[in-house]
Formats: sequence, C-alpha cells, structure tokens
Amino acid sequence: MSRRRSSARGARGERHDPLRAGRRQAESLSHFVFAALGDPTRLAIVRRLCYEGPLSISRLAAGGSLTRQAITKHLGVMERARILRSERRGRERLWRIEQARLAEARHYLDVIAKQWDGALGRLKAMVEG
Amino acid sequence: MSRRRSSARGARGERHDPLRAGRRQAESLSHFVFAALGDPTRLAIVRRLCYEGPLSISRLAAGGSLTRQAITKHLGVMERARILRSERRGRERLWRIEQARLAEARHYLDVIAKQWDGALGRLKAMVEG
DNA sequence: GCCATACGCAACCTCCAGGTTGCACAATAT
DNA sequence: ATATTGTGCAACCTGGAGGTTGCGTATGGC
Repeated sequence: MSRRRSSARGARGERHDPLRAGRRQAESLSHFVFAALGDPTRLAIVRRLCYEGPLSISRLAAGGSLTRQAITKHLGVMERARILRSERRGRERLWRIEQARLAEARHYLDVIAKQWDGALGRLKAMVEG
Repeated sequence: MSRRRSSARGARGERHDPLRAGRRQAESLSHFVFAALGDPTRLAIVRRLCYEGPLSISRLAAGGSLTRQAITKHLGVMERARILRSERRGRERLWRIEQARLAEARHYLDVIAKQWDGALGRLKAMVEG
C-alpha cells in the first residue's frame, strides 16, 4: 500500500495531495486492487486459488517457504482490497476469489487506455489544425 | 548478511519461491505493472498523462506537492515496468503511456477470471457427480 | 558569451510492508 | 479426556520504497 506522507514538518509547506489526487473514486476503486496484485506472493496466491479453487489458510501455506502467518497477512490485505472473500467452514477458513473485483480493475485499465487515445487524438488535431 | 542467521527457518533446503512461484512469465509480465499502478502517486501520473497527453518531468512536478526528483523516480519505476515510455525533445523529456502494456495487464486479469470460473466448475462437477 | 531552464546523479532519512516467533484458543479425531 | 489440527493475536525485526536536498551538466534563448 501507499507510503505515509512524509512527517508532519513537510519541508516545502504545502501538504497532502499527491499530484492533486483527483478522482478519489478511481483511486479507492483500483489503486488498492493493483497494490494488492503487485506483490509476487499475493499474485501467486491468487493464481493458486484460480487453479485449485477455494483453499484454506494452512493449505495455502503448506509446502511454500512462507509462514502461515505471512500468508494470513497477505490474505488480509487482499480481503481489504476485496479481491478475496473468506468463509468459515468448521474450524478452517476457505478463501475464494471475488471475481467481480478483478473485472472492475480490468475495466479501469480500459478506461485509461481509451482516455489516452482521446488525448493523442486531440493533440494531433491541434498540431495539424 | 541479511537473511536469517541462525533460526533454521528455511533449513529445508529450498530457498526462495513464494508459494512455488510458477508462471514466471505471468509474474514478470504483470506483477510489475500492478505494483507500479498500485502507488497512488503513480496512478495519478498515469491519469494525468491520459488526460493531458505527453508531458515533461517538470511539467508533471509543477504545482504538485512533490519534488521533481520524486516524480523522476516514479517515472523510472513505470518505465522499467514498461507502462511509460520517454522521448527526448530538445532539452526536455516527454513521457507517454505505453498503452499496449495496459492491455496486457487487462488481458491477464481476464485469464485469471476465466480460470477461476473453470476451477469452480470442476469443483461443482466433483461434488455433484 | 551568459543566464535560465530541464534534467541526471548520489547521499541521506524515515517509515511501513512483509516476514518471523511465540502463545492462546476453537474444533475435530481418537 | 487428550492430542491434533486450523486459526487468531501481538510483539518483534528489517530492507527497501518513497521522499528530500545539494550539486553538476546539457540545451535553448538573448
């Protein structure tokens, strides 16, 4: 996730707003998703869930080189980003993918790409016109 | 002298491999892209480039609360992830979006989603059959 | 030539994500 | 009842991401 804004005595005076943040909506929607997917371990987990279906924590941790706790933390992050969803099943907890969420992220990339095309189009028009 | 020194954690022999990494391809292709997009500042930059077209470093830094250097670093990260591409233009350097790269990431999410559906399908078949 | 602009490089600082360890607790198995 | 398995919780530790400052170097306009 994001780094905290540097200390309270931010040297240059102005505070907050990374590049005039804009579109909080888009941020809250996608930035967390991408951040979550940006970690190799997390991506691996997602991939495994995709191949093997819903799995429990210890199942995910078994075999790998990481502690169960480490896995648990990653699952937590992805749950908060709503990429995954958990469901208690007896004494274990099954994790599954929130597929719709991935679709959202996908769509966001679409929008970005389209806007980029638009920007280039306007630019070209200005130069030529 | 960084990793574990005595606690025989990874004494198992196999070093490395987060969740048996698998599909290095997919990782190298998308993990970096997602990581890059996961930072709010970076997402903001991408968004600006999308709206305003190609921009120079100092143009991007102007107005915002971050140093030019900070922006430069972010641009570097995204260049390495091949989300952006630069082009010298006189004494300045114009940055633009590598739109195809976003499409790749998008596609990757597609694949994941499809595989998930498949996994659920197989699971259901096993339970019912 | 001279000055301002647009960068690049490198050292340095801070903080938190990613990892570990240790222990307590709930749900099964036997 | 007891041992075992699957988790949850909390207190650590550490490297590197994200940021800053300072200075050196092209490039363009005058």
